[in-house]
Amino acid sequence: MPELPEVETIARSLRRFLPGKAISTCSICYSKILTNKPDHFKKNVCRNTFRAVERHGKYLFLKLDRGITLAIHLRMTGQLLILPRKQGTDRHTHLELFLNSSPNKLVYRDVRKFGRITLLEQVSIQEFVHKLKLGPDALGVRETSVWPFFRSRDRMLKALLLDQSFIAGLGNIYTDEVLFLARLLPERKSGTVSRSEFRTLLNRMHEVLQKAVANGGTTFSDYREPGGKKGRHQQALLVYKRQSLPCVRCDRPIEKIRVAGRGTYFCSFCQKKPDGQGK
DNA sequence: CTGTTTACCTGGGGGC
DNA sequence: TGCCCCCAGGTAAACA
Repeated sequence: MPELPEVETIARSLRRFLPGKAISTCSICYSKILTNKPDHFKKNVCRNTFRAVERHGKYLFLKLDRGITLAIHLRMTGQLLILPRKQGTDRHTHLELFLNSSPNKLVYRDVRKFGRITLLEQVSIQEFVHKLKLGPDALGVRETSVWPFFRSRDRMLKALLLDQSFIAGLGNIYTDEVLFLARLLPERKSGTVSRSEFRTLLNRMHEVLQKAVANGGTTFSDYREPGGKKGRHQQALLVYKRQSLPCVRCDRPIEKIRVAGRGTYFCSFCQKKPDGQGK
């Protein structure tokens, strides 16, 4: 489940490798990952050249010449891999982009097939972000710009942090980590959160995301950076997937419940309700 | 407006 | 060993 830190790790890796490389041919094995018709995709991508790599939230943007941009969302199990061009494909490989005068190819692989690649023609990233109603990127967001949105509704914090139109980039793992670090219960309603608590929430969010990027992201099963390496942040997680293990702060067991339709890990002692009574 | 459920997919794990 | 069933979660869409 690539979230912001995993997508950022991929973006940094591709940024060092792709710019200046031209695509010679393209092989589409499973066309449902493309939101455009395969022929149209090929026509615009083949004999085009990568120029830049950008990211907003969990979206990755590969910019090419002729006003073409590939907007990629990896969803749960999507991978972008740099592989030797002659390496064979397995049943989860859906797209191969062969590069001119390079011993490598760029491959899209996705066990669950939930990921999507969209061809943008003369569409800026800002326009795309606006059309999808994505909020500001979680790494760069400032408290003053999202406080009005936060204040204007009353939803559970877990649901709000997962809502990409509020802030873009958090998924299930980092949402639980952020709420633990900010000592806020996942089920707490946003309307009961003070401005200073909110400021703390965003500060902890920035800290944990930066730390996770420094660790190359979190690998539980499928996530790999383009070179095939796993992330290392799974060993730094404080609550996610730590059900019944001792809380790092109070030693009481981490609990798991269902919030906003997601498995949610938290410490009912360290993460307090607004009245301070605990759970 | 809010929350919940379902669909999209596959592999992994538990139960038997 | 194998089969059945459920679970994992990002997002969109349908629903209460």
